[in-house]
Amino acid sequence: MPELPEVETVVRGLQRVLPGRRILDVRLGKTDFIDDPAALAKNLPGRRIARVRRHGKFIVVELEGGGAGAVSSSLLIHLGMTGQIIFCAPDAPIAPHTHVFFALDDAREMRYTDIRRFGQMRLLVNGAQDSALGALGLDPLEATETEFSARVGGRSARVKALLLDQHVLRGMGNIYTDESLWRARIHPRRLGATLSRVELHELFRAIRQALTEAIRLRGSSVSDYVDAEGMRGEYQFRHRVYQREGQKCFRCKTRICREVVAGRSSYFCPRCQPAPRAPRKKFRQAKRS
DNA sequence: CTTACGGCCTGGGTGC
DNA sequence: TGCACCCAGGCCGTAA
Repeated sequence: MPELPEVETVVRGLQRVLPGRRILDVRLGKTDFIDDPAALAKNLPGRRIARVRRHGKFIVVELEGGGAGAVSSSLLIHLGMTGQIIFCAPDAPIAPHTHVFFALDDAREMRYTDIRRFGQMRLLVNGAQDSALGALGLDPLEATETEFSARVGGRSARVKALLLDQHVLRGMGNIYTDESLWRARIHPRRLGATLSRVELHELFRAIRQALTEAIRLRGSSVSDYVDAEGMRGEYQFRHRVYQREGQKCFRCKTRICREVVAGRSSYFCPRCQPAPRAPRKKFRQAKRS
């Protein structure tokens, strides 16, 4: 499941091949995950790709303008859980769940496959950029510690929910949230506002370290994630808690626990990451005395 | 406004 | 062999 490090890895791969290429043709399969399929087919053919960048978990393919040279529109791609971008010859066999084909002027085809179709594709024209991407929060690798502490420490929601909230920080998903909280020794059910200055500092550092290390290892391939070159990542071998329920904590040997927090499976060490004092009243009372 | 939660989308994996 | 069920990430509606 592509989160910031995986998307960053894919984008770096795309940056090596896409800038300067012209899109000759677009063919569509299933389009229920595309905002306006007709707009893609109508506007993309003939356009040249200026550059590729990442915005949170979005891949932004910026297209050259109609002639003025200014970037006027962008193709936004979100990989969801199972989205993949692959390059191949136009006559190469079509992998199952391939839904978009971009014919390029280097005699290759860029294809988008997505088993679950939880991904998203959208063409942003002119000023639309800001409204669509502007609502997202800070990039965890660009934010300062002060900004981060204000965003997370000033909220009363669970820290797990805050880190997953793309309007707070853009790019974190379940894996890197859990890995960061373990590194910082913070329980996922802790509330943002109860975190001490030191804890916020540790969490900020932990997030940066986890993401940076994961990018260096080209992301985590937990299911079928591969980058734009078809390579698997290697950060899954460095996971300390994610999907390690019942296995020993790398720090203290305590068994890793799994609990649903903020609607997501959350993995943590019950000893390194002590639970907050007063758990939710509801659950307290629900427990038979 | 903020937060919590359930439901929805889809299909591969699991377990009976 | 089949099949019900769970789960994943993001988003949206609803309720407190």
